[in-house]
Amino acid sequence: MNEPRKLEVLRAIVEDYVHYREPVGSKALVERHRLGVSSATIRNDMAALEDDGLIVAPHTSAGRVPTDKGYRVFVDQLAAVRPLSAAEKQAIQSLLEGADDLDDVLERTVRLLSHLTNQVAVVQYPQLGRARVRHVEAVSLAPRQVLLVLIADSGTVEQRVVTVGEDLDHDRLAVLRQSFLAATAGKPVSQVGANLAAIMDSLLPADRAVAAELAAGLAALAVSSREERIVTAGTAYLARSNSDFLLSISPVLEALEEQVVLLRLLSEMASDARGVAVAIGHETAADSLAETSVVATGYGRDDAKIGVLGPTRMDYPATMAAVRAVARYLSKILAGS
Amino acid sequence: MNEPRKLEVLRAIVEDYVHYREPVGSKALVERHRLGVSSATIRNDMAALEDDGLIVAPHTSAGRVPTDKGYRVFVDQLAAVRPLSAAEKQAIQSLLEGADDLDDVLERTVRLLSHLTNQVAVVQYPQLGRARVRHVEAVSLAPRQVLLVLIADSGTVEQRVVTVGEDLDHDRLAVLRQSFLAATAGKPVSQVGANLAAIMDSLLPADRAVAAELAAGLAALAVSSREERIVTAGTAYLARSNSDFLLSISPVLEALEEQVVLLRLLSEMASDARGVAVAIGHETAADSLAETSVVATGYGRDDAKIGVLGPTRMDYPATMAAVRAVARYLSKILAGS
DNA sequence: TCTAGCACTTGGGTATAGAGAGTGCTAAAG
DNA sequence: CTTTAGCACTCTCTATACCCAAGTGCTAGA
Repeated sequence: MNEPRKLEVLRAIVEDYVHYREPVGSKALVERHRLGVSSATIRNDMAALEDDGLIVAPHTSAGRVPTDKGYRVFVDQLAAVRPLSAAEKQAIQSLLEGADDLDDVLERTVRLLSHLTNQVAVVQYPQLGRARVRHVEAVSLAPRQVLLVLIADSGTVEQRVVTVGEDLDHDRLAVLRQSFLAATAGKPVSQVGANLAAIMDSLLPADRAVAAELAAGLAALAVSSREERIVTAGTAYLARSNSDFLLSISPVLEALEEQVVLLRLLSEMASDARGVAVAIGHETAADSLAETSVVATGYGRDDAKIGVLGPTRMDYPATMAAVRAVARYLSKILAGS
Repeated sequence: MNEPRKLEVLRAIVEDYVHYREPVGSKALVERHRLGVSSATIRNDMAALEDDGLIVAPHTSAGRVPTDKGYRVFVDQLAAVRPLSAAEKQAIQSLLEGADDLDDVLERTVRLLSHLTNQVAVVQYPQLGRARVRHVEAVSLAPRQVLLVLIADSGTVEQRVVTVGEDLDHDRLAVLRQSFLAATAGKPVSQVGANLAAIMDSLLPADRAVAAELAAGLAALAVSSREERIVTAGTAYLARSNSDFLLSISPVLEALEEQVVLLRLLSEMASDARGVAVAIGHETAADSLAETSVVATGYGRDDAKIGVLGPTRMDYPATMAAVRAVARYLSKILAGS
């Protein structure tokens, strides 16, 4: 058995299936690719590929379709990441310029990636973990309510309202705020809790109870909410690919909304040598995503993830290229601001 | 022609069509409802209703289906808003308690409404317009970059990074911040721009140029971004109702993502005497929403909108009840915090 | 090891017929 | 004038049969 040709056949099957969206047979294969052998030979190779579990036939007399494992081999051994066209690079650059806010940057980025790939794009908020505290604000909203704001040098702004156990006038709050700021400013966000705990003893005894409540709120801000959040765009593409494919999109939409499953998956994905990570079909380890693949990579200092989600039958080389390129531009923008 | 009975027939058609999801004929109608007349009589009434444009027959030998106009008459004249069950009220109350953040409240609310109605729920961020400024913060991020934060008493926090034309050290910024705060605190958010413009003359001449830049940024915050934003939940329900109905959900998903169309629609909808507004099918004046209806109402002081989006064939009485009830609880929660 | 040929399987498309549902119309009854 | 019963007609939907095209696996020979 000719091993290199066998893999070449697999590549041809994957490419044709992605392109024509229907099972591909031995005859069509020799017509569309210069394989230099007859269809009968291809049939032998295909039988071998099927034995290996890389392709399957939906029914006896249809062509073959790649399995998850088949896509995996394709992605690992056969796919060359296709460089982006100049027009695409231009589009990336022009769309990402002129964004101010972090929210705005991520919003534009995810839309861009979605349009570039014609698929659902997702981006995870940069994690606060490695960022440093730029500012801490505590604003009195009502006698017992305080709005806490934590601003990191990564540009993220976290806020939360906490209710405290005793009345707190403006002056007392200002004193506490100053102490908190001194204790945390310039230090890693991840250590906000520890740093605040360390200064408790230096406060007026009368203030310690309420200070502890506020400190707890700030510490919670440092680990919570937005870092565990995903922005999505292009869900409409799901419905479109669905029209010519039997993928029930309802569970996928649920997964996108719930975010929990997706966050776990993204955090588990590790980029390979080419700088992108791919989870194919069941590899996502989520029932709702059993028929979809995720192509993702990290960006920025914190290695937050950005990626694309689509049917397993997707154009992996192009998608991987787009994800990688967008992630690079995004990192550049964030570093520059 | 018996007018009251004609309307009764319309009601029966709408209810049966919503329930059984297929065109309803004269025979089925007399079997399922105690109309007291024969099917032939119903047929006459149905012919009249069709002349009025309230129902149509998909083909010669199928039952009738309500038109947008038919639903309109049903909603206006025939639908009694059904009170919620005790269990539902309980669910509302328990789910909305324990929320702290405004973001959190809206997030929970929209999920709740979606589950309650089995449809897509949308909620608009409370508008800053009528709110008052609680706090203004300006934080130096880099020599020429300033993070502006505007906190309203409605609980919303707006932030933006602006780049200014000259270096600005901490002390200069602190002075400006203090001036801005004094000029705007406690006054309506809508007048931030005017109030800041008024104090420009009182600043040091050297500071005026950069102050104007910051003031412009703050003024922009007061009118922009989040107030024009919608949070959605339950998009997966769209795909489900789609499975047994021919509604292309792709444009709808697009509209939900774009938000622009939806925001315009929501702002144009005015609640009727029963406290809810309904836009049916083409009444939405958006091609992408031609096959969907929106049931919405205002909440809170600012009359921001909350509502539900689903196929025109929806259970209007139940949906209207759920929207109204959730909006009331939401208003209560926001007023209390 | 590759190729050619062939029998076999099977899904999809088309034509046909029949059942079922529903309508509109007419004529008679209230 | 309204309601009812009856009936012919239309149309969709389903089932059936059938054939065709695509594709396979296998065997024998180059």
